[in-house]
Amino acid sequence: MGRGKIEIKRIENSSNRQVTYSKRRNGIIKKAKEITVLCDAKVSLIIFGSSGKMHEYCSPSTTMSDILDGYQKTSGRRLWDAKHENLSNEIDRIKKENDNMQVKLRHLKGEDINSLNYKELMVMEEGLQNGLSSISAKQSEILRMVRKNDQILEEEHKQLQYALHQKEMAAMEGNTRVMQEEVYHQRDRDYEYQMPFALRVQPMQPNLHERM
Amino acid sequence: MGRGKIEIKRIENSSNRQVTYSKRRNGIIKKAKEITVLCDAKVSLIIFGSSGKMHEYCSPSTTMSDILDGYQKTSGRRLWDAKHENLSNEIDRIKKENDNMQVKLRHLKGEDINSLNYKELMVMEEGLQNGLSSISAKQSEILRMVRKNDQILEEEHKQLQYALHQKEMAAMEGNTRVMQEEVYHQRDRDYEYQMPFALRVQPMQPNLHERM
DNA sequence: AACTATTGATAATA
DNA sequence: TTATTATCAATAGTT
Repeated sequence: MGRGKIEIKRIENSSNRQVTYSKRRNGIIKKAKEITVLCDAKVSLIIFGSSGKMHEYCSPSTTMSDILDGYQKTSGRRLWDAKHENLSNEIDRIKKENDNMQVKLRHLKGEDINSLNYKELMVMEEGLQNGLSSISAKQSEILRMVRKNDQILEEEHKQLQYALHQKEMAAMEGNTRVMQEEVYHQRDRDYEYQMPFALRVQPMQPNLHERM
Repeated sequence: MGRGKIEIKRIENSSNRQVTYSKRRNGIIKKAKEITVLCDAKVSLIIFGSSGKMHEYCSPSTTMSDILDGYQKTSGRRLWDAKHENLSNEIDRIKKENDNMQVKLRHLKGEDINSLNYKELMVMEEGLQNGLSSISAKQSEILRMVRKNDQILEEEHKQLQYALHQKEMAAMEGNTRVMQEEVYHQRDRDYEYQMPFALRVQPMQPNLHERM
């Protein structure tokens, strides 16, 4: 079908090959469209040229996925199951890891330990002891910090009381000294409400409370 | 290209349609083969006729999977990723679970506990205490069993010694009694080697040793 | 399934 | 690349 018949073998001339590819590609796609319309066929056609460029056709009444699904069902061949297998294997692997850890966790909780031998029990006991002492140490540390903070607060409290006292004394200068003691004590109880916010005592570790 | 041109629209006559389908299908497949050879192209062609029967062609230098892989890469479209996505999600889910458990395990070992607050530390301490007491109990139980087994063995041992003694006495009947004591003592040291296997003392719990 | 008159596709050419 | 066109190939209608 052209100016002289050609043998069906690779066209060595690169540009001829490219031209022929382009023409024939269009021809095939046209034919695919035609058979789709004429005969109610469903066609999936993917062509990669030697340059790597892709062209495709898929019957408008369907999708690639549908056709490929049908292909798999009909041919029994597997198109993408290899990838599935990889993922499935990964899942299995992780699930196993998971199970092992769950068993370990249960063991550490003292559950299902009948299957363990004496040696394993010893190892676990040691681990638990270590964990326990670490945690106890941490708790002690927190307690220490709390106490220290308490001390500092108390100290500051005292200093504030003293400062307040001094100020009151100054304010009272010249006034009768009769009620002084009573006023001082009253203000002592709720001095926070009468101080500017910026001067109030703040905990050294603001989020220590959360940790309690 | 035939005895009169035809409009490209569905062929209503069913048998005509079937014949045309068959002819054109072969035509397309032939063209696909030709472009493959002539132009180094890679073609994937799947055709479903209205009867549901499938025909396919794939360039011999490659596979359907390869071409479809390329299709996905080039087109950016997803053919079977929906199925993959489920598996990937599953993997992510399990991995997260995994991570959580690893953190828990590390915490139980007393590692990375700086992020825990006092309450959490308390809960963990309680858990560890429970685990520890369970394990200690188990160890005690095993020890008890071992001791009991020991006792039983000793008991049986004594009985065997006694039985052996009696037998020797019977065998010695009529013999001089001068060496009797010495023989008895010698046999006592390695009596196992001289007894039929079936009569030897077996531990009550055969796999107790493994547990040690 | 063949046949064949025609149309359609395309190789060579520009 | 695109257009042209002489040829060949595909196939519609027929047998």
